[in-house]
Amino acid sequence: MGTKERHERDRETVRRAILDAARELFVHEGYQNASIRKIAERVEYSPAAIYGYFPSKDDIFFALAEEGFRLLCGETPDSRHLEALAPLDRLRATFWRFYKFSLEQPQYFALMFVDRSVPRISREYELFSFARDLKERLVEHVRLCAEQGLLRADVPPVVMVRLLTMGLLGVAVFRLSDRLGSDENADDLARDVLDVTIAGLQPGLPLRCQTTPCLDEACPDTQVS
Amino acid sequence: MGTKERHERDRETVRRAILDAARELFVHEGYQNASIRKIAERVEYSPAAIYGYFPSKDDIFFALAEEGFRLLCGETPDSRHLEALAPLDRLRATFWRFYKFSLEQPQYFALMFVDRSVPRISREYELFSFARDLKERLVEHVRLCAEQGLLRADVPPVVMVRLLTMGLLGVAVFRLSDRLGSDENADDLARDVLDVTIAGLQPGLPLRCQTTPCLDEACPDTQVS
DNA sequence: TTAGACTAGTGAACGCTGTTTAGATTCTCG
DNA sequence: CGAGAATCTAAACAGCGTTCACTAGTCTAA
Repeated sequence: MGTKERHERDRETVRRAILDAARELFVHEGYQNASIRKIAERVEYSPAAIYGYFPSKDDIFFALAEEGFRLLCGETPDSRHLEALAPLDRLRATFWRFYKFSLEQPQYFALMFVDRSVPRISREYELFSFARDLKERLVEHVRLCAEQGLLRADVPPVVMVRLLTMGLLGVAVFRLSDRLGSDENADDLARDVLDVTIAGLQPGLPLRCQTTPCLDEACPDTQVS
Repeated sequence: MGTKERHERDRETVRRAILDAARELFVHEGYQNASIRKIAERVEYSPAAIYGYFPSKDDIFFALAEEGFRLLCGETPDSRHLEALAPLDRLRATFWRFYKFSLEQPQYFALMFVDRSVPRISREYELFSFARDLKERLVEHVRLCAEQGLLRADVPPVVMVRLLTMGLLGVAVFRLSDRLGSDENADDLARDVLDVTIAGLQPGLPLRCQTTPCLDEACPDTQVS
């Protein structure tokens, strides 16, 4: 009586094939140009059949986004060495991996962190437990660094994580959207962002070199958190 | 014999109306959902008529993007006060304006700095003289700060400008794509990015606190430029 | 003044999109 | 075997950017 099991296995196989076809199209032609019809053609089904496996095109790419987080967070050969590093170097390496991911899996990266063309992503972003896990692991590590006096104590760990993320996200976005000058190198820029941000997070420095009083809107006061 | 002039005036009026309608739709519904048909309906023309004024939908938004740069670079009540500020505060205020622009004109901002849905934007990005001007003005100002000993001398001014841009761009993108947690505040984050990056650009600090040797890929060497 | 050229604008179409629906086919189980 | 569920398809719907043949109007020159 393995018919039910076989059935589920078959379904999973087709589902897998759809996701694979979608990913390939997505990687090579971008989200917008990867149409349901093209995906259906690749798996040799009718377009309507896809809707028996995924309720909408969005959901196909939500499934792919989850895979993306698995790719980003998952174990790699490097992740062993990571734990052997000194705290700050480990922090640096982790964020470097985040940036590298934007190079190696640009389409996944765009979907996970940039794209606004999937309207529901904001509504369902918190559903990605992977995203939360990733963030919380980073925050914990930063907290550790701060407690050991390697990072400033007057900025909450979660903010420090965000600061590093934002800088690298900016570089990745600028590179992905092809707006870098021909004389500029994204990798170098990303390294400098890491260096300068970590340097700015060293303990002991005054957070702002304010030499003149603050203008109303143009120049808001520093958040002392 | 003012017929030709009247003609051109009429054409300009219609062109203006198309751009206004496009901008409104663009702001309220986003680039993707602002269709030629909707724009045409607003200006009470047929969709085909639009193509008598703009060769494609892209070109409509290129025209809007140029307006965007004009908005960002143009004179404002504040820009007078700006020149009276101390160099570093002025730098801070200028970048703060960049970030504020992403709040006040999110659609313009997305088109100018983020969107990949207009394929030709990368090819024609250098055509925006406004973008180049803006960048060069900033670089010049940073160079001045560095010469006065207010910023580090071992990082090229153009890189420092990019570092500040990247951080704020990251915050703006993350906010625009609605991926901030409900407990996070984009404005505070942007301020912290400015503070920490400028702090990291202070002269005298070692650029990297390297405590263990560098891993091959996971942790590249600092660019000493 | 009238014929011809030029122009702006239109309606209809082309080929594409995501999605829905009705029907046929196939498979499972009592 | 026959009922019913599952599964897939063809066709259609409503939308998209864009093109094309055509009309109506204006301006120019004989």
